[in-house]
Amino acid sequence: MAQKPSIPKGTRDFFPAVMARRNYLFDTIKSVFQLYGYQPIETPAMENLSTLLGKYGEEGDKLLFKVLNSGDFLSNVPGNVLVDVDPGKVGAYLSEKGLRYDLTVPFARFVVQNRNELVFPFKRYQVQPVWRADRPQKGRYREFYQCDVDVIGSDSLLNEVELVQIVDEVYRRLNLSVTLKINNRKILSGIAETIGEADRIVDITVAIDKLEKIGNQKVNEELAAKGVSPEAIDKLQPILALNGNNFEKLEQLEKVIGGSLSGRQGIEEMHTIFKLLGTLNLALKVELDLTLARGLNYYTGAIFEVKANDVEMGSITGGGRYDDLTGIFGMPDVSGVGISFGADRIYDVMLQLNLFPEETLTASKVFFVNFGEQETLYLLPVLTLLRANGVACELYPEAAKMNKQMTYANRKNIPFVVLAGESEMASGKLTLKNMGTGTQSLVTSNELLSMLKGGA
RNA sequence: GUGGAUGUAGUUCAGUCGGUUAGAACGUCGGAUUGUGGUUCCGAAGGUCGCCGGUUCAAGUCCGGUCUUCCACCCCA
Repeated sequence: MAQKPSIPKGTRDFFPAVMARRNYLFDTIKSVFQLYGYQPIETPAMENLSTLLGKYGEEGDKLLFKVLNSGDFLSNVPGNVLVDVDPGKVGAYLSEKGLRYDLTVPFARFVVQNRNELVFPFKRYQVQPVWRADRPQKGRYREFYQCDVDVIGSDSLLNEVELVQIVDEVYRRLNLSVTLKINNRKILSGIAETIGEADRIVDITVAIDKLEKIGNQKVNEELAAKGVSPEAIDKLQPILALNGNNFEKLEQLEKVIGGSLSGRQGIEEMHTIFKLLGTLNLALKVELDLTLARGLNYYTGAIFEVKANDVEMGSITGGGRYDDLTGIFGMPDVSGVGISFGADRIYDVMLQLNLFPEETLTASKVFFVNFGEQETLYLLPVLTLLRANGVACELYPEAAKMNKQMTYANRKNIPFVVLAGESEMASGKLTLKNMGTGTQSLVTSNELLSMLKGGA
């Protein structure tokens, strides 16, 4: 018996109508990337696990999809490991490849591996799927597309500013109202140093990231539970209560963490970025948000996150500066910065807000009814003529009943139908029917072409 | 990984207290209409009730397990 077909959890099939919108999204994003001089690359779906492991933090490692070794995958496993099976240990012998978790780490690998052929600063974009073994839910898939833009080999904050411009341009073109939140890892380090908990930076950032969600009180409780001293939590309070515009926040911050070197650096960087952004007339709101932490381990400077203003959805774009991601692969002192647009979430948001333009889902512009062999011979040159002039058209492959053929044209939203049987052949003409209005007219093939070519 | 919901025709859903032959709408297919779709009318096909097991004279209905989808947490695009 045939089994019911299905696809893996968290993955999806895309229908033509959905693809029309997805492609609109991808094309919009790519065209902005190109406008700023970024060039496309692609990397493999699979990377060696050694490339991926340890780059995303403990949580990220758990979410990696691993690919079972081909052939006799047990042959590498030492006997003693198999006797006393520990899933964590056996895995290392069974699998040496994994599906990519993001596009940034493979990009760093790509840069190191191909450094001699690249021109630096190297500006690339990359639109490909990534996979995470997360539990699916709203706005969360196990296979989804990221649209990354990165520039590597330049420390200049002009790059950060350019990325913000790109974010602004993309969302302006998509007609989506968003807020860009921006923070800096150096400021977060400065905070941790100032309150004397320098080595607890991860716990602290994770906790304050939740400030908006669970409130000041609960954050303090969580910090205490993680072992942060009461004095340190006390020192943290003025920072959590910052207010005013971005420059005012920086000023207040300076007073609190100015004693820390990295704190000062972070504040200075942000000051420069905000100053440059101030000259650019952006449509989106940019706000300094100290609660923005971002779990990815490799960020070292500015970090970004974009949220839609009118829809409840996780971040739809995120990124930041990474000073030493290539260092892990043996190429130190090359700094990069990039952001990633989450296409699937943007799609969900736009669909909910009805922001996709009336799609031109039309596969063909003209449909030719098939009446039989003689008629087909009569029509094929007409189809060729139309196609040579860029008019998409199709002939039904069988001489099926009219009803069936017309229904087909109707369901596919084809705007024009050509009927040509005995009488049309006798007169050397074609009957053209407008499916919207229902009107018909008798035309020559050249008349047909000029009518359709003009976009009628 | 933790917690909560969910699953009946292609789709969206009914299905009473456990009771004999599981229904509707939409869709599909055929006909009314042998060269005219989208409207209308008539008719038909379509179900291992997610899967496995248990309780019972009897299970779509109750119980356990498992998988799927959805939601929240964690984390993230």
